[in-house]
Amino acid sequence: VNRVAVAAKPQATDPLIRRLSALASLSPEIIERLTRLEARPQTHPPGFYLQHEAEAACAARVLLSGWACRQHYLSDGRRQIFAFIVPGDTIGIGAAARRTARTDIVALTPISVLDGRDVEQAVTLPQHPALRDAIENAARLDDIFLFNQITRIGRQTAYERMAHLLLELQFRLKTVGLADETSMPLPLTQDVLADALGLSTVHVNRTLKQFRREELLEIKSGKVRFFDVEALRLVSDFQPPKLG
Amino acid sequence: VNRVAVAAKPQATDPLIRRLSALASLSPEIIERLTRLEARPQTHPPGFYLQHEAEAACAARVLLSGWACRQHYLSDGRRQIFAFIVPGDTIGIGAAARRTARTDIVALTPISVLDGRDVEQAVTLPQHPALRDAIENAARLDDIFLFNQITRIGRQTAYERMAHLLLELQFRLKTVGLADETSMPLPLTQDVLADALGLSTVHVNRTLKQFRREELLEIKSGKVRFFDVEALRLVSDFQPPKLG
DNA sequence: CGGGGGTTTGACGAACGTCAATCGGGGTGG
DNA sequence: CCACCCCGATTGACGTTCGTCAAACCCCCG
Repeated sequence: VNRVAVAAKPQATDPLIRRLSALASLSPEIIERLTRLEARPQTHPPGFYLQHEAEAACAARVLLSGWACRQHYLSDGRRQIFAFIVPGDTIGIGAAARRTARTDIVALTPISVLDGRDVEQAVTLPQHPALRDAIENAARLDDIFLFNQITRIGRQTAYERMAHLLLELQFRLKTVGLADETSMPLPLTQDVLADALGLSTVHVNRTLKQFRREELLEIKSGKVRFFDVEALRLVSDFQPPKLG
Repeated sequence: VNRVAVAAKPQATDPLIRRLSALASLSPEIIERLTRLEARPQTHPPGFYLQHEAEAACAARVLLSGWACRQHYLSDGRRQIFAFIVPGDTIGIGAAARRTARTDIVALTPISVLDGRDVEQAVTLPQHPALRDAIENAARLDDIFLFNQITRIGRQTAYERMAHLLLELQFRLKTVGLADETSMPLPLTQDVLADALGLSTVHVNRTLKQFRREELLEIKSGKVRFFDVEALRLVSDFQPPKLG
């Protein structure tokens, strides 16, 4: 496990630093600067809208804890979730800033977010090329996840979709130190999974039951336990995203 | 019909200029510059790969005529099309440049493409802010279309999906003067439509048959004739994308 | 006048959705 | 500490949408 020994007091910005470090080799100065960002994160309850699709893009933010998502409601109430936002993810920073407007962004759990304007501004400074690269690579990764989402929903079965999504989330959470090879948190209701995967709640439940029966994975009390990642990889055709 | 009277000789870059003009108010100098870009467009046959997802992003390009798409093959041969690329669209220019790597880009018809490096370079020049805006807005639109695609595939029926996609394409083609309220070109086989909409070819055929029977639209010899756009809008929940 | 790729159709089956009831577990108030 | 409660998970029965297979058809082109 790639667990970095942090100072005595756990830093709230740890997920952000982990993620950006994984995307580009940050200089100690930037890391120091990011660490000190820990200025009064705001907390919001589940269901809180960080951004409405009808309104202008919201201010830049960093998600420090909890989960959120981008989503859209059809006029008859059907919902489609486009992407999940997990700790360490940036919202509206860098090239992604203007692109990602025009979707709802909603908290799925209690969340804490940091004002991202400091990060946003630091990105533009010429003395931090690595930070710019990291943010740029983050945008690329987001794109890959979006394309993955389309392929899942368009061309994979419910069983394959579920495996693929869970492996993708495991990959993302491993980056920020929240998951390992055998387990990860998943604070989502089956409703939410259904709206992300283009399925009904009932069918999500049945799909998970099958994974349980086959002893490939298990979801219990907000945690996924992976019993056979390799088998999941095979059935889902998942491959870890590559940059460059 | 918003048909601009062009000079005696039709300009090959007309679709590009129309599209960018619709995205930002270009100065006459830029338009003049873009018009003169008409340097030996390259032509490619259907099936030609402009970019392989396994390789680095290809050089910047502008599609002048014909259709292409971004797509991905699963390891067992299933194909998902992410987005269509139509005349006037830019490939790998501006903020979209680094984002859109990692997908196959394939010609669906005979196409002609322009080297886009001149445009790409002009975008960065400070004396052309409108051009930068236009390219930026183009990226935003592409994002909206990507989100539309996810919603279609994830939460709409085959019937709704088809109507929604066709209206979206009509919207895009109207921008470049290739479509009007009652018809547009659609040089796609039902196979391709199926891979874009996450359906089987047979079901695409049946869906189109239903539209024909209901006298909402008709596809014949590469052209869509719209008989009742308003009805299509209602069933598909399509709304023209808004920037800002 | 044949091909040949794309379209159309029918018969059948599988995957997934809907409806409705039941279960379970974690939080809350007494 | 315990009973209650409520939201989410689970299950069964049934219906619909959509996929698959295979054949026939059509149109364009050589």
